[in-house]
Amino acid sequence: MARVLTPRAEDFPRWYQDLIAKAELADNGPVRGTMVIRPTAYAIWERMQADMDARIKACGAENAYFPLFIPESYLKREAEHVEGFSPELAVVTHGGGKQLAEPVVVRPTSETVIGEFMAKWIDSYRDLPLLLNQWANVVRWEMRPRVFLRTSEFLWQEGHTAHATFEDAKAYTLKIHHEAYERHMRDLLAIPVVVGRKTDRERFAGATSTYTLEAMTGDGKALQMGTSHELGQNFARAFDIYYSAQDGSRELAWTTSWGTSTRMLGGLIMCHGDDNGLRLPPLLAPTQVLVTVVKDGVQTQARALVDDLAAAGVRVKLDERVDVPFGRRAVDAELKGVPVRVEVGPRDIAAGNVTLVRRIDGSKTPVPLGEAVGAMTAALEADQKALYDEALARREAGTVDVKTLDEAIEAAIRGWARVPWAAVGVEGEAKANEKAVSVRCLYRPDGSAPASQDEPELTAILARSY
RNA sequence: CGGGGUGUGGCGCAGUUUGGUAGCGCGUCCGCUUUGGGAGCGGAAGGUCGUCGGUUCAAAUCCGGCCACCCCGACCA
Repeated sequence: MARVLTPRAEDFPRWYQDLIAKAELADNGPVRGTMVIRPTAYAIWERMQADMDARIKACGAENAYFPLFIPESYLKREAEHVEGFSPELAVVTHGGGKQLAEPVVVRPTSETVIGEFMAKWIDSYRDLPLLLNQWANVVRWEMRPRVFLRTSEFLWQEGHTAHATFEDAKAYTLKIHHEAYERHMRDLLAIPVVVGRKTDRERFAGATSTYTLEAMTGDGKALQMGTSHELGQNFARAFDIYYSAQDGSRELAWTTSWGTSTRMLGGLIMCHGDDNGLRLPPLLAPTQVLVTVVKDGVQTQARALVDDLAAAGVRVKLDERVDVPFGRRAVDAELKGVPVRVEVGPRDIAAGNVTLVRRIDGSKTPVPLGEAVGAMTAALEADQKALYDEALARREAGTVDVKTLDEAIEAAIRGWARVPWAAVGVEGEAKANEKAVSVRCLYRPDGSAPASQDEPELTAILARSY
């Protein structure tokens, strides 16, 4: 078999780029750091969006849309926020052929504009909680772009909420984090994530607490798949988000924000991809089953199978391009990660069979025509779980328990290090950073996210990251 | 910002040392034969060699300026 991609073990970043090109997922845009998301990848993103959108709505948030352009002065109202984002802002200085009186920034995130409108819309405790979400593009000028993982412009959802109390804000942040994000990643993307708290050093600019979901990539690095933030009263204070409490007092609201982006596409590739291409979890895959007509003469049977699968609720497509060499079609389907392929050829039909080919392990199984639909749906269900189990096993195998900072830094060359946070600390974190290793997150003995990095008995995950 | 490197058809590259008017692989298009794991043969299209200037009878090649991109470091998440 011809080599289609650079093997992962030989050069992982090269493999990633090869895969994106060969599977027709994306192209680089004309401006450095920008990307074109091609139909194959966009279809996956649309399915991610649909699932995430439903989960967010189930948590009570409503969709809205805020402007792309933000007055520069808004950013400056929250000191830490502007300091964090200044280096990566795209600023528009001219419009309509004239220099603008006040430059506008292209949103890097929307806490500020949304804060302005929250202040306008919130009068009373009866207006709380205010739960908003928007699907949008954002721009953060990047020095080291990588398609999907880190681009100057990307697509995401950003949720912004306001609450009457700290407890409410915190509870909602964690609700989104677990019920929307973690379940989306686990149940749809089949990616196991470690949930925890970011250290103060890694915290979002302007937040009081940042929570993260970290996935392990195929080369043992860490990838932040999503984050949620408690913003305390920082933005409420900066934007005058006050409400009248039940007792008549005037109180500052507590706000949160949370986001997941097209970076998840990169995570998906790096987590599930193999040397033959992408492997899509069946629940996520835009096409779950591809029926391949091997040779002329069996189209009728193939089309009947397609109809049966569609009737059974399977997202199915038919490939009857018998003028294209079989191997090319098989390789294309593999590159794009179609979970199940069915080969329908004269030999199969003569034997009363079709051949079921599973992307997850490449296995080929003859299946009697009459049992085909059941066999496919069973394979789809099994492979969704198998993909998750495989990713979890790989992550555990790639994670080492250590006791000291030096051991952790050493272990992070190959994978993740699980180490007592007490053995690292703020100084150790700085030292690790010098070696390109970062503290990915902190969690308690019971796995929950701590309220502060100063809690005792916390575990830290140290790794290199994308 | 510091150090190093590279700019040649869509993509990947050779050619530059020693100037002589551009080539290979992949891809694309046409034809025939193929088609159960990226097919074979034949034919074709496609490049002001990053850019500006200089030297020369003649510049992808030599000289100078500029630009872009890549890698390492710094910075950032």
